[in-house]
Amino acid sequence: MQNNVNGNTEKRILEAAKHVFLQQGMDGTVMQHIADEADISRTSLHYYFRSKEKLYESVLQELVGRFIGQVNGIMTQDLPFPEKLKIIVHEYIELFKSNPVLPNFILHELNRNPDKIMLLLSEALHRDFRSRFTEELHGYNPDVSASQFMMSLISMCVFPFVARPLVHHLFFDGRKDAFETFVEERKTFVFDMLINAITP
Amino acid sequence: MQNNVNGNTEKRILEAAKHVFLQQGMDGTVMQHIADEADISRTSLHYYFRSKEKLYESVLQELVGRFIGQVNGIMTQDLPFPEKLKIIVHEYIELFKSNPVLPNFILHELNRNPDKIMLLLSEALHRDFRSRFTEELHGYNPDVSASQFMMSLISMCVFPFVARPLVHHLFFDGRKDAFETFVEERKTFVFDMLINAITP
DNA sequence: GTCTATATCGGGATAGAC
DNA sequence: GTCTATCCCGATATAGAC
Repeated sequence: MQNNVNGNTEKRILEAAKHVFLQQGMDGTVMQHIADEADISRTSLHYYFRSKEKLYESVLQELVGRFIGQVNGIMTQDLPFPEKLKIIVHEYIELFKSNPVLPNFILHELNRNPDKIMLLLSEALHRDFRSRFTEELHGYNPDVSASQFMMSLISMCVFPFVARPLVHHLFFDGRKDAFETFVEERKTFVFDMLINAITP
Repeated sequence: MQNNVNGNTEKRILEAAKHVFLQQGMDGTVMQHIADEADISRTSLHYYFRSKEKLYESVLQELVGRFIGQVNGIMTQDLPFPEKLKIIVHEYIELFKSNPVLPNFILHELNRNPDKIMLLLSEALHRDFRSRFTEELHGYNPDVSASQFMMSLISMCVFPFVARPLVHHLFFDGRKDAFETFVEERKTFVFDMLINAITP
């Protein structure tokens, strides 16, 4: 690629890095791979981002930040509890549908370096979200454990994506489109389960 | 360590390797670390297992094999469906309680190399398990999607373990014992949700 | 800003002594 | 069987030319 007149090389690098890091993780990624993908020489990476670690940090910040942002957007809508629940499930699954490897990346990072991620999460997440959710849940049915309930919600939405190959092979023998319809049906299935769980 | 008279060095290496690989994954692991943990020189590893890859293979085989074995044992008991469900959930969670990092490891490997893992899974899993489970489920309630139901069962049991730091921080601010009781309560919570889902 | 050349380091693997 | 010494390679990182 010729000399960079417009200043978008940095952006291109970040895009490439995001892509590779998402797929390979920090340990599995080699800088050359990112360089190739950004159509740039390997050393030039170090011109823009002094080290691999620094580059990784940038990507991490952006990804987690964006993720948190979207989750917050979903969680803080003002509606009757069941409607809200429906939207949360729906939007959650949509989010993962359009960012297939993101949950895996965050999960991996969460275990590699829990404190760092949880710091990002805590800073970004609305302080009072949990108590508000708990309050609304208990307004609807006070006998349900909020943490168990939330955990179930998250689990059922996220896990099929982080274990996608399992779903593919176990249920559909690798048929491509089957996963799409499975995920689509999942929205109502999960919602129904949750409603059942809190309806006395 | 002195010369090995009894032949348990290999075993010790496997133990150490299992431990390190489980924590760090294939990419994150360095051979020196395993050598240290086995109290042996780094080069001796190569005497027993020609390469890192080979050593990893051995560990992987054993771990996944053992895992499959236990899951199979749980799944193939002969009981009325609801009782069976209760036992499956209970045993599943117990399995993860005593092997905290195992699910993470398998999940990671599943995404790193889906075909290899799924091959191991397919070989080991009873061919007719799914159809049998589906049959029994539909005997109890024919209107429930078997794949959605199974996915929910697995998700709710496994996910809290693979996202353990999230659970810790989000719900308990890192209190150590809280996770234990959470997991204990989870057995009945998940079971109740599943029963609710299939009771017309 | 981007390249080529090079330094440095770390980890996997092998040879050979004991 | 286990060690020490060494080889080799690949990846990060830097210096300096253009």
